[in-house]
Parts: sequence; structure tokens; C-alpha cells
Amino acid sequence: MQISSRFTIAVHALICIEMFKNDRKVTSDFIASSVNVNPVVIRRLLQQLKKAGIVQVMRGSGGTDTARPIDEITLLDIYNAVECVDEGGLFHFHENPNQLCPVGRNIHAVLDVRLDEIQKAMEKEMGSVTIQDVLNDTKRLA
Amino acid sequence: MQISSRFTIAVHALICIEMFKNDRKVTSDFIASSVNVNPVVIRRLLQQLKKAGIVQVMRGSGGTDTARPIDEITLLDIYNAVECVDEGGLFHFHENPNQLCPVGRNIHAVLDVRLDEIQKAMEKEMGSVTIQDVLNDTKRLA
DNA sequence: TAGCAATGTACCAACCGTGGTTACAACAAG
DNA sequence: CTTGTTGTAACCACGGTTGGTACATTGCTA
Repeated sequence: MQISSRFTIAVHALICIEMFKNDRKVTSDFIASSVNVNPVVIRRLLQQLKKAGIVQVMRGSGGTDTARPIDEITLLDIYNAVECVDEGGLFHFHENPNQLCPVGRNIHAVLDVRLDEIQKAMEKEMGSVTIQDVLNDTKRLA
Repeated sequence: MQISSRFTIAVHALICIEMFKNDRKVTSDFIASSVNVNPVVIRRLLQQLKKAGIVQVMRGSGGTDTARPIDEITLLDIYNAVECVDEGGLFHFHENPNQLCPVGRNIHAVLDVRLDEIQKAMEKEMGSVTIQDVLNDTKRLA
């Protein structure tokens, strides 16, 4: 399984906002044309980022802006906002192993620790990259 | 998105094999009753592990065994065998960003490096745990 | 060589998340 | 009140996962 493209689209959207917010009103239509997806997909995404306190969306008048300094927004923040990770985490455990079997009875206790460490390693790396970082890279190339 | 339960089931199956192979013939039916899923699910899984050179499956006579020492089988090996990761990796990138936009034109180049580092961090952690490790933990509890 | 136990695989069905699309109400500002 | 935009509901299509039945194939053994 792959992490959904919502994640990369969200990063793309945030870079767009920061790149263009001084020159124009950054609407869902504008972001959608840069990402090349349907505007509704962007609006749904912005709602998730809004709930996570990452962006502000101006209803009526239109437009979007970041809700806090972009060097305080990490890829992990976006991942948590966009990927529905609540409960369960990265790995999907099989339910109902046979409790009568010594393996089935303990598999959960044994694996949980290990899987948690793997997930933590990933999250640590994600938390070390900010939108500011990727924005800088983008400006360097543009 | 979550990593499919095939992964944890595969680890469960390998522990079963090592735990019981001296006492009995470890068949797909036996593993299935410990994991508590349909035997066919196990057989399909064993085929993937076999292709990756992790297990041997005895056709006709029946039974399964590991194909190499279990302190040389890491969680990463199993992940690669079972999760269809070929091409694309952990992250699903949105295709066709707008090449006329300076953000759309460079998003791929900018993000690829970062995402690769995140994936590598996860893989490094996965590669550091062997089946021998989790087997030891299981025996300690059983 | 017939029978048995097990694997290998084809096919089916149900479910869920994703992503695409249309439509429309709610809203702010000129 | 008109215009541009957001917020959201209601669909649909697609693909991956998971669970299941059925059966041909295989190797061993009596």
C-alpha cells in the first residue's frame, strides 16, 4: 500500500500558497490548475489542513493562506492532517489470532513494539523537514 | 493508507514455522488456524515469500520451512516480498502537475529527495529487526 | 497403481478508500 | 443584487484488500 497522493498534493498546495500569495489571490481553482486535479479535490484537502490548524481559508471572498509560520509546518504535520491515521497507525494488524496457540497469543505484544519503532523512525524523519525547506528548494530551481 | 495485514500475517507465519517445525509438519492449514484466516490466504502468502527466497514449500507431501537462517531474514525482506512496492515506493505521487507553473514544474525534483530519505529511514529500521529477534521475544513470553 | 493429504491457482464477491465530477447552498464584498 | 468563491452532498468508477469455493496437480505410501 502507498501513502495517498493527498500528501504530495498538500505539500504542492502549500508551496503554491507561499509562492504566489503576494501577487494574487490563491483560490482552489488556481491551486487545482497547478496540481492538475479537480478543484473540489483541493477544497476537500484544504478543509483537512484547516482542521489541523495549518491553513486559513477565506469563505466568500475567496483565497487561502498559511495559519502559522511555514518553518513551523513539517511534513509530519501534513501527513497527520491528510492521512487518516487516527488509531491503528502505519501498520494494519490482523485481528483475532488464535489465543490457544502460543504464537497467536503473543504475536501482538511482540510485534507492537517493533512496528512502533519503525513508525517512529519514519515520523522523526518527516518531522525534520519543513515547508520552508521545500519552498527554498523550489525557489532555487524556479 | 495502511500497510496491508499481509505483512503482519507473514511475520506470524514465519514465527509459527520456526516454533513448530521440529514437532510437526507445518501446513498452510496449521498456520491458518493460528493466524485465524482462510488457508488459501496463507498459501498465497507463502508463494510470495517463496518467490523472495524466504521459505520453501513442499508440494505434494506438504509442509513449509525457512529457506535461509532466520537471523538473516529481516522485516524489510518480508515487507519487500509481500507488499507490492515495485516502482513508486512508499509515496504515491500525483502525476501530471502543470509544467507551465514554476511549482508544478519542480515539485517532483524537490520532493523526490525528501521522500526518499523518509522511506530510507523506515527501511533502515525495518532492516535492523530479524525473525530471530521476534522469535526470541515470543519464546520468552510463551 | 490407487488413494490420500497437501499445494497451486483460477475465479468470484464484498468492502473500502481514492479520485473525478456535477450540482448547489452559503457567504463576503463590490 | 450580482459575482466569485467556498463548503459539501451525492454520485460514480476504479483498484486493492480480504475472504471464500472449487479443483487440478503433486508426492508419498500402502
